[in-house]
Amino acid sequence: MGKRKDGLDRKAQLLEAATKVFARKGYDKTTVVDICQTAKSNTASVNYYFGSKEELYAEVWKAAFQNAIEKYPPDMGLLPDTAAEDRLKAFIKSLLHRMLDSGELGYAGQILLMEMANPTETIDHIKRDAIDPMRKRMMSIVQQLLGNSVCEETLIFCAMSVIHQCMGFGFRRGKLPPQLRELEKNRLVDMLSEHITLFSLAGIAAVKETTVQTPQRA
Amino acid sequence: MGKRKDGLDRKAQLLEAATKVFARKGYDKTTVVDICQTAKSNTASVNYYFGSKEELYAEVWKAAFQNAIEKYPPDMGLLPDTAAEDRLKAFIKSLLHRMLDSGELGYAGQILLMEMANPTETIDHIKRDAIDPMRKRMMSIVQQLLGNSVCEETLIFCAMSVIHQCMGFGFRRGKLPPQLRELEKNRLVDMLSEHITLFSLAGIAAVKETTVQTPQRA
Amino acid sequence: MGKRKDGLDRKAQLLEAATKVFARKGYDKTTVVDICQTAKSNTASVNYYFGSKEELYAEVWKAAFQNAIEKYPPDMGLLPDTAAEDRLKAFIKSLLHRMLDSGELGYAGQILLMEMANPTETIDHIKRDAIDPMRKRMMSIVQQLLGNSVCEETLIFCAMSVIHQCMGFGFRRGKLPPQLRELEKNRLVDMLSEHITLFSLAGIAAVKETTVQTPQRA
Amino acid sequence: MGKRKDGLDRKAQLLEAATKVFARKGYDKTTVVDICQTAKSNTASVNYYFGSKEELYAEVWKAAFQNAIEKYPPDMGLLPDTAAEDRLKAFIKSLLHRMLDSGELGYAGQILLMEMANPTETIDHIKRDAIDPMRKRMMSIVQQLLGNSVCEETLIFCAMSVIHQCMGFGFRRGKLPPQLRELEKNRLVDMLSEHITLFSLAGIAAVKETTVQTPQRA
DNA sequence: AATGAATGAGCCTTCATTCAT
DNA sequence: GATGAATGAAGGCTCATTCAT
Repeated sequence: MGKRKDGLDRKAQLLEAATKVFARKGYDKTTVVDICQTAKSNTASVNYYFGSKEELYAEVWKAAFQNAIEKYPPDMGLLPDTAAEDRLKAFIKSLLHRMLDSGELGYAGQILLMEMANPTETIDHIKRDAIDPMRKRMMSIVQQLLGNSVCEETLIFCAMSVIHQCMGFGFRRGKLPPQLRELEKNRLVDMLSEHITLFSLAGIAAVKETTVQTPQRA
Repeated sequence: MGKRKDGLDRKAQLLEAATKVFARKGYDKTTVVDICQTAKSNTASVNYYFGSKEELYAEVWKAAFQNAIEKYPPDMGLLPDTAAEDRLKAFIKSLLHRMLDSGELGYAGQILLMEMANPTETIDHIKRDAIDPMRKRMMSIVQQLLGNSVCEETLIFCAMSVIHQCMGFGFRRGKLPPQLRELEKNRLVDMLSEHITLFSLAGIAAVKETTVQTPQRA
Repeated sequence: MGKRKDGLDRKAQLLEAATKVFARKGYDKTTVVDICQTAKSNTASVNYYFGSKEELYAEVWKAAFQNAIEKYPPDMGLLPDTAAEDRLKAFIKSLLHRMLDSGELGYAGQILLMEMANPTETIDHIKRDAIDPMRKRMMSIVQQLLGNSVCEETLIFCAMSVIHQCMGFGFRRGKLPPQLRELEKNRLVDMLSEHITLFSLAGIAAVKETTVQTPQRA
Repeated sequence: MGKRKDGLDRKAQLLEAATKVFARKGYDKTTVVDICQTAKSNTASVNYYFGSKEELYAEVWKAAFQNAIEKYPPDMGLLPDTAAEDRLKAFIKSLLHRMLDSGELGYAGQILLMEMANPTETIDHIKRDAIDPMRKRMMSIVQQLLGNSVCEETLIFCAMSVIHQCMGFGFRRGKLPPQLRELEKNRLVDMLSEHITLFSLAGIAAVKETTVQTPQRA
């Protein structure tokens, strides 16, 4: 893990440092010297390796997201023919893990949220690349649960109900009530995914029941 | 007193301009000259009327929130003894209205979200003043629906499930799928509140059923 | 002492406030709103009554100096035919009084010193008007003590030796050693004038003796 | 290291420029662009090299004083066992030199005076470091001349009489009477130190004689 | 290739002064 | 005459970026 002359390691070092600092301070409040100092590198290195602060940010975002996806794949390793209920739970769990993770290069959750509220135009496509597949997967799970007779809006609404429940907790880590805040992360994720799954399955079922009788909304 | 030659209240004008710009760009990317130009005022006016950029921001936040609350009170005018189901629906509707509103001085949703992801220390107390009552109200509604035998975590989880579903849509206005994006706001709020209420009542009921049998979680 | 509508009192009020603030903070660090607030007047009054901050400063200087001269005339009320030794002592005492005074409108000392080190071009002539007569008087006293046979340089040197001794203490009020700092002003002036007179009379005598034998210097 | 393409040390250049400008205009009236233009540098360089205007000022003060002390050491190279009279003269001469010097980085006198009348809190300790030793030295010389039987006030008074005589001329360089103003600096210092030494030795002797009979004052 | 030095553009803020009443 | 509101000019400072090596 020593610095190599070829500059490869140096770049990775910068990326790591940038991820940490961006996640903590947000894009604007982060300065490039801040990043460079954290990476124990020189002031010019951000521009040298990444072209600009903004491009570095895009890179960070991409890496952070990929990393999170790899670490916590949306299906949590389940086989594709698993029951929809289990796949939903796996999905919820993986999303929560990503949102609440804060280990080495695991700031995807924070950065994601930051971006949602305070979008940086440059990286729109990255977000799309990262989020669209996730939403599609979610929608296919929901579809399985709802059956084929529902319209697309219903699908979207249900998918969003689930996703938003998960993402909401990404914001509030640290602002959770004391008894939850102090829980170890894995325990917290377990509890939350238990709750959200239970809550959402019932919600989806209710929607299904209601919609079935009026298949054509719109 | 406080009126200009052209009959416009300069301070109010600045507040409006600031609200718009802050909501669009966030605190850091907004410059005071930006605000002043938008308000067709001079560069010194922000400091003259508000003391500093930061104080203006606090003022904006406060005003935006008050405005939103006044326009869409959390109980939507219901009597306190209304059935919990109806109060829940009213709550959801009012919150959605606030999140999706974007008219005159109605950027509360955007600003709120921006703050959640990219907190500005200065206005913490304002946020607390604004959000805590809302959460309490939500929790009392949920409590009525769940009954008294549930533990606090359960209460919190359910309350958050509801709130997060609503807030999630604040992010995504304009990024909604085309068929929803083009809906008139009131129509969209109606559909969403219908969905979230249905979904959540079922979710809460399921949680109640499950929890009743194991009243002590922890 | 009530405010009159004719504006006369208001002007005096401003002058007094300005004197106090200028003496405490110096020209640059003083702001006109500072002065106006101290005078319980409006922001525009300095410019209205005096034209500009700078002109007010000149006015302050003039008033302060006149005031000091009136309160502590250089001859301390002695008859012109008093012995030169006594006139010297009176001169020293009056100068010290002016330097160490800090009562109502009595900041002449502070302002004088401030000006000496940090000259404000505008008021040069005022200073000349105020100081030249003083120097002349001092020189006439010294001349009497030295006799007529000394050259002008000697005269000047001696006069300055006396004046500088007095003025030096204007700087250091408050930075004097503790045992002196706590003395009541009149007591301090008495001690200092005693010392400076004794010291200077001997000094002048020595100069006289030395010079007499070499009447033509350089 | 620290050299520019044109071979000049930018930091030293700024220090020199700042010294000159500060000495001429005082702290407040000096602007950093003024300094930077004088140093033919860019607007950001003051902050780059010194952190802030204030820190630059402290640096200037320190340098100016050290420089003056090195150039004109208080003992003018005399052996410590030299007669007190000669040491007094050397002290006076060195102090006068410093006050009247105005060559390369030799504005110590001006800056010193400016500080005395218009103190800048930041550099209090620097002043103390610079002035206290000087005062102590002066007092030890005076003590030798007065003998051991005098009280501390007497010591202080005499020391101040000497110091103030010297410093007084720092103010008035250029405002001296014509015949003195045009003298070459070394000649002027010679004349003044001759005078002040003569004057002060006599003054001190007189004080000694008077005090000896009333050793305990106050 | 890689870096420390240096910079210019721009930001927030202050304040003497002016203006409309 | 007198004032509160309003402003333009300028100041110190930050920081992403460029330059010379």
